Amino acid sequence: MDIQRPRGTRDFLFHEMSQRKQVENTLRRIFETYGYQEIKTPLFEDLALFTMKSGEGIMEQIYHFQDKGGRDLALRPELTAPVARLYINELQKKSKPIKMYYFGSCFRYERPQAGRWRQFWQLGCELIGGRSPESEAEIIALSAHCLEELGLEDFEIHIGNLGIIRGILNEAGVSRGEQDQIMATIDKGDVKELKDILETFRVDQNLKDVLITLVGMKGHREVIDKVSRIIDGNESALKALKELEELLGILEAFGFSNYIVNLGIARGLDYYSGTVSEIYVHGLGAQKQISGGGTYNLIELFGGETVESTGFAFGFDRLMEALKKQGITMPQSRTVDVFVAPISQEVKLQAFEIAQDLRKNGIKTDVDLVGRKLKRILSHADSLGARYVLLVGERDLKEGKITLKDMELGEQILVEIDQVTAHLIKLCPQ
RNA sequence: GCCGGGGUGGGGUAGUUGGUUAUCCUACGGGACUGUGGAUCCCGCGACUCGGGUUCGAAUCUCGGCCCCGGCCCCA
Repeated sequence: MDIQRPRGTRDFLFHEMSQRKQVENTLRRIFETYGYQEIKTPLFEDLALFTMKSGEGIMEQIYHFQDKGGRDLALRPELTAPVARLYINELQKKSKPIKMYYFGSCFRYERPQAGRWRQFWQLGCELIGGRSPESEAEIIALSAHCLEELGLEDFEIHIGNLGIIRGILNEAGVSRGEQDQIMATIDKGDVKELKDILETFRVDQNLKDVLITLVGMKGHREVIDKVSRIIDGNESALKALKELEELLGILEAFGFSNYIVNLGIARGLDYYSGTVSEIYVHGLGAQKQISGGGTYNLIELFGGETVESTGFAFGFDRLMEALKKQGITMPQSRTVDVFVAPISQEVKLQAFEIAQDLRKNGIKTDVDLVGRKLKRILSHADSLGARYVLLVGERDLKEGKITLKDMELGEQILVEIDQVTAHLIKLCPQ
């Protein structure tokens, strides 16, 4: 029987896991620096949680099943909806704003390719009950802070506001359904397809030109002025633009000004309302987006009281890919600092006692458990990368001593048996 | 769901105009060496992705499945 890993899943071995854990810990630390608290939601949820907001079409990509009680359940394909659900179930009456973060795996039934797996991890946060654009600015600053801390370079943070284009479309009387299709097309970034669909919906030439110009708007602060001339007279669009401008100002106060204003960012889903942001790292193939975020009204959609909420999430696997691509590695700690080697089976109990004493003092220690010859033990200790080996042998024990060997320098000294732990505590970084 | 490229011991490979016991390196287990690693030598372990077809004979040709890599679609 040859059982294979399910398609689109991965096993993580020691080195990779260590790297992932360190990146995870770094991000957690920063999230907590901003006052976010961790939550954990179930791996599976009621299927309806994911279908009610985005329609049945989403079913194609969801791992769903019926349990033995006939309930329709789904492995979560993302974490924003579960967090919104958690908020409604547990936290509606808590003092606002509420800052939550999560780290967990999600599942989508899709064709695996570079940067896309069927089980993947998201690390993100949600800020509920804050205010635009202050909350959004803080979240974007937080995400930039994370990437800077990790040492990632050449990332681009794109920021847009869906209210601008929505405002234009509303005033032109384009129906909600058509708007959603237009937004979905903008999201794809295909200008030709956008033209085609605008043609199909018979929007007038002037409006068409305005839209095409707007989605192509990309740049720094100067974009604001250009856009304001284009949408002059449209109150709701101008209001959204004003909000975007304010956001940029706040973001700069938070210490991040290397953003790219990009009105071509959209969302296929209609519960995203105002600010949206995405982070790209080039050189990752088709999946260059490592993060996505924005302001949404999911909570209302689920029947909660109206409350502003915004969030973002890193595609953790893609972030790891980006770091790897740039040659950024986290410091690798030793598997063990000390290896205790009984020279003969007669002294193995003493070896175990010594090992345990070191461990109780916080020193990463391994000890031979398989009764190998000294030569093999040293070889094994070497392959583990142990810095020190304690050779426990009858000859030394008779004098109350143990040999301490430095595997890197190749030197060794005799240490009084009751001094060994104290000696190694000094040598090994805790 | 679609298109292209792949799949030989744990890792990396040779072999693919069909033909003896599938090559080499490395890793791993043991020994040479009963108190000294990263050196050498010896021994051992271990593979043709799966199934059907063609054939006297298939790792090799052919069809299909599975899986991997890249792209399309999609991307909450």
